[in-house]
Amino acid sequence: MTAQPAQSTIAVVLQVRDGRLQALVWQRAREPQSGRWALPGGTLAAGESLEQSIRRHLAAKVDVQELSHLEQLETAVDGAASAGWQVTTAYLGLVPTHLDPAIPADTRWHPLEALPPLAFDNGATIERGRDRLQAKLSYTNLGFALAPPEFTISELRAIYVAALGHAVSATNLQRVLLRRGVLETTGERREPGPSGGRPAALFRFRTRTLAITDQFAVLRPQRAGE
Amino acid sequence: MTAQPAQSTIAVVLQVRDGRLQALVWQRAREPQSGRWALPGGTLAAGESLEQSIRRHLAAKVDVQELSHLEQLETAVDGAASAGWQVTTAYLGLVPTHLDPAIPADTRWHPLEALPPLAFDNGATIERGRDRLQAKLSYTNLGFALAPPEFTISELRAIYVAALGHAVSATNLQRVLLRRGVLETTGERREPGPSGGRPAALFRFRTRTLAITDQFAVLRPQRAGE
DNA sequence: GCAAAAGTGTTGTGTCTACACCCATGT
DNA sequence: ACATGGGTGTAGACACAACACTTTTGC
Repeated sequence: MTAQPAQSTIAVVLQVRDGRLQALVWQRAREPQSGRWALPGGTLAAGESLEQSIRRHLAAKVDVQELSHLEQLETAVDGAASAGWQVTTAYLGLVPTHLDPAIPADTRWHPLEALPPLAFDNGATIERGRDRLQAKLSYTNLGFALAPPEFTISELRAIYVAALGHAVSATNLQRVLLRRGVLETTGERREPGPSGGRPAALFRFRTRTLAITDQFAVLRPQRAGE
Repeated sequence: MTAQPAQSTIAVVLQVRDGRLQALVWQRAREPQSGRWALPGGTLAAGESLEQSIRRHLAAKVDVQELSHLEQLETAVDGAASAGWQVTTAYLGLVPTHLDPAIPADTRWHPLEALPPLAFDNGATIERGRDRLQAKLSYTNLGFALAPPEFTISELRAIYVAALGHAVSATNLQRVLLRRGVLETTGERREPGPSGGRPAALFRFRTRTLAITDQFAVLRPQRAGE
């Protein structure tokens, strides 16, 4: 047996900022890939789990408290990494809109439609993270991880539009999420702005942990099925 | 930096056998966990990808040609592994019903409802594999990976019943899969047995690579959406 | 003719989209 | 009064489950 590969973790951290879905990346100052932008992460330490590892590395970039959701994406061998033999496990992390983490000088938020030159396979990894987010917005309550604690339907709609990249009807968004029991009203309302308009009711997510709300129900068990 | 962990791959290989979903496991002859049953796999070699690695290790157990589908499940650090610091990436592999791979003496198929004592966390890994299979049977064409090249609806129904663990109506199975364009008829038919009955039409999967057939369509783009 | 197995017709239900309309506020 | 933004009523499209019924075979 030869030597072992280095094990590292990286994370695609996404947040809706300025009405666009953006990813947290930092600019490499040294070789390899000096000057290119990369996803935050680092090597695995003895005695820690993969999730502990990525949380520890992210702590250097964003306050870990501010991550509303974290899940594993995929693991791959870094083929032609000039840095040597490397196995990398990627995570998806989400930050809600009401937070604006303090980030180091080498780190930036970049809109997914306008990413700078990325190191390694990080571009593909970011796409996978976005795909996962978009899919789960449809059949889970994952919206809680992007939204603030309370919000109007209009605000929530803007978040969904940014994350999904296509128009979303406020009417239907409200109805789908209420019917499924994902949202509940707080009873309070937001006063209208200077230009008037009816006050908007405030809503919150009923639970802020991931739950499947739309059992892709086809071929579901029959009446008295086993 | 301390030493690196060992990187290994394992696979949950599933097949419908005797009307039940079964997993391929082998019995460990040595410590650690001597006598317990484990998922096939092994350590990563230099220069190979994770998928290449698990295919190479599986080749010792089943003919790799017989795997109709292979996808990554999850990566975890083997916490209290007496064998030392270890990172393990799990895969899900599927074998269609018409094949019966030759397997070594230490290896067995075991029905998922009656698994022997398993080593490490392999029990949880098998469950994750089954959950993934069951979910994807609902919203993808993954049935192709369990079914033979041609089959009657009754035969396909038996496979779905075994994999899903609940009753499935042949009528609705046929309609759902035809409506989605997952199945097509071959034009041929199967002659009835000695007890009579109408001859059954033969079907095949239109494509035998994974495709999503039921876009969890909620919140889909609007009419002229961006 | 009768049993067995396969397949179709048809009805009802629930979820979703679309769009018209009504409501509550500021100026 | 009217503009602005929020919310509801309602009709149509669609996919699905359930079940009755018809078709095609062997005996």
